[in-house]
Formats: sequence, structure tokens, C-alpha cells
Amino acid sequence: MDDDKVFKALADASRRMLLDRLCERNGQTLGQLCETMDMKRQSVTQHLGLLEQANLISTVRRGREKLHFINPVPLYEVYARWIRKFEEERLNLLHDLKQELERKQT
Amino acid sequence: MDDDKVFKALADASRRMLLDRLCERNGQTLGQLCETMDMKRQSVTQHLGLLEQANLISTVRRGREKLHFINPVPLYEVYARWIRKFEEERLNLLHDLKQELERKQT
DNA sequence: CATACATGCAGGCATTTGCCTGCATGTCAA
DNA sequence: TTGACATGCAGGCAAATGCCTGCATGTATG
Repeated sequence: MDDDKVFKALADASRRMLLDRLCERNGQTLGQLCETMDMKRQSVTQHLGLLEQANLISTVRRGREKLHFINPVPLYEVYARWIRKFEEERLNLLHDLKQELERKQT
Repeated sequence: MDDDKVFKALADASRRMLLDRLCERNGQTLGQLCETMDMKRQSVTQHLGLLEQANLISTVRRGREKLHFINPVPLYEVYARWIRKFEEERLNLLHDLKQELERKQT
């Protein structure tokens, strides 16, 4: 997985909205997704392109249409790499803070 | 929580590296963090500023030094809002895909 | 075939981003 | 107090980003 592409893809509100739309109803076409997005079709295409490069969505052509499907795997990997890790450290944080504050002040 | 600030803060490799450094050793000063970052101090300051605005780190002044501590809460909220949600949908995705493909092709 | 429809591709442009340099402020220690 | 150290703040600049317009390609349907 390319961490950077995933995070950069998620860093835009329009792209997160597209993921939400696909979560509500998976497998939508570009045209369908455009209906709920307040921008031109070509801009939506660019956003979907970044999401696809980050492997957050997969596409299937059906005739002249292109269907878009969410791929949750990169999100899970982000969780495993970045979130669960910090969760494990959570209990140590207050201890670290207390220790550090006391280190040079006593 | 401000979703957008958190995602934008995480969208930069340098800022993710800073979080990693703080995960290894919490409560470091700006100067300490600069030692492992290949850029000027002022740039590191900017990155830390964005992380702090996203509430991903908290700071404490100790004399002329400024200590930086990770705050894992926004990460957990990202997980709850964006990752766990899609995880729950995970099992439905293949079903949706199959259904959509069959919808107009039969 | 001819037309309409769904999408692809290229280029322009204003804004944001990330890094820099230069200087100012605040704090410790002799 | 004075000099050294840690950080804060402002402005410049090249690159990346996000949105647009215009046109090209491919596909279904009469």
C-alpha cells in the first residue's frame, strides 16, 4: 500500500464525500456521482482518479458506463499502521507527560 | 473534531514522520524533533502547527522550550467515523458488485 | 449509418502548500 | 546585565492542487 496516496486521497472533502456516496450505494456510474457533487464532471473524474490510484475504489466498465466500487482494504491498513499503533500507546501518554514535566522542574 | 484538518494534517509525509518520532519518544522539544528532520527549523514549526491545529499533538511550555505530545483522540475518531464504518460494509461489497453486474447484463 | 449519450484527455488559471531567508522575542546562566 | 540558546513571526517563491473550458473517443439505439 502507498500510505501517501491514501492519505492524500482522503485529505479532500469532495473525495471523502464521494466515498460516502459509494458507501450509501455502491457501484455508481460517473454520471450518477456527478448528480450529487457541486462541480463539473471533469473535476469529479479527477477526484475519482486519485481515489482509484490510492486503491480506495475499483472500477468496472459496463458498455459506455463506468461503475465505481469502494475497496476498504487500504482503509484497514491505515488503521493497522497508524491508528491501532497509537491506541496501544494511549495509556502511556499521561505517564510520559507527567514524567517529562517532573524531569527538570524538581 | 474537524475531519478536514485531521486528514490534511495526515496527508504529508513529514508530518506523519513527526508523529512517528513522538510515538517513539513522547514530549520532545522543537529542537529535538528538528534533528531528525531534513529541513529547516521554521518548516518543522509549520508542520507542528498544523498538527496542533488538528489537535493531533498538544504542547507544553517549559521555560524557553516547547514540549510536544501526541493526542490519539482525533485518530480514534477518524477510525470510528471513516474506517470502522467501511469495515462494516465490507462483507456487502462483493454482493453489491455481483448484483450490479448482473442487473443489466441478463 | 446517424444521433445522442457516457466518458476520456489536454491545457489554462487562481489558490494553496511547503520550504526557504531574515529578523524579533523570550529565557537561562555566568 | 550580557551573551547564548530556543522559539516565534513575516514575506518570498516554486511546485502542487482543484476547478474550469474545449474537444476527442467510444458505445448504445433508431
